[in-house]
Amino acid sequence: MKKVDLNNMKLINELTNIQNELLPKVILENSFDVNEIKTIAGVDLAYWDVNNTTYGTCCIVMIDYSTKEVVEKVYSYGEINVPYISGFLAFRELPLVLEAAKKLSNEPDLYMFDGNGYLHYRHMGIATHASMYLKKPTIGVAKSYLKIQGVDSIMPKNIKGSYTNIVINNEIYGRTLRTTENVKPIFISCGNWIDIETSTEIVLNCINNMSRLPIPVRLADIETHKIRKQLIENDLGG
DNA sequence: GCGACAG
DNA sequence: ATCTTGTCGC
Repeated sequence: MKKVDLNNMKLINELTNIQNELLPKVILENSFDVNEIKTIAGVDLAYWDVNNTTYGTCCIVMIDYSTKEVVEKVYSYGEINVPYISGFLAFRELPLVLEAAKKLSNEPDLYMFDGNGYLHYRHMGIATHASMYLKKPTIGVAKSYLKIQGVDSIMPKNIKGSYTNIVINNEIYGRTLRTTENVKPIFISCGNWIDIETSTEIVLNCINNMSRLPIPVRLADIETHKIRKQLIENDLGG
């Protein structure tokens, strides 16, 4: 018989309830004019361990949507006490994300996350969950597929921009999107206050020849590694 | 014991 | 996520 951790079960139930209660606040329609988007911020985290304690740093890189130039970079760091559990990533990463976001001198028009949004067991991936606090439109960008209810992802054609919808229960949860030819696709989904067509368009407009990931997320990813190295060298976060 | 599993 | 160099393929 399988062991059951009652404390953990209780926690999971509480977190699941929180996610279910937030769902009614999700709106998959644009709350803005696409032509008015000036800046987009990419969000990512990196982790490391010191004496059995896990530390993390969250970096947010904001770019100018038209020129793709970096406008501002901020970061936060600290102890991580919530374990990674598939389906509950937001509870682990949001504290540092919100702390970093507060440091931005100007709010971006939209946030892109390294992880899912609506493409989630309860439509509450980190991109969607974060929007509740950031109060801005968000998009989820995942590098690997989170299988839901046994539904597999269908490989899109090997042409930049082609995609297949991830349909579950007659509803589009997200898209498997080919952003670069001959490179495996990414999995995008609405975060909040945006539709899937617009999400796809914006992600594709942020692809350059350097990565299959949209520029904001890629730059945030690179930044987390840089900041982590700095923090470790300076004996901070330990 | 085995397979699943966003980051 | 993280540990890590070279190497197979186009």
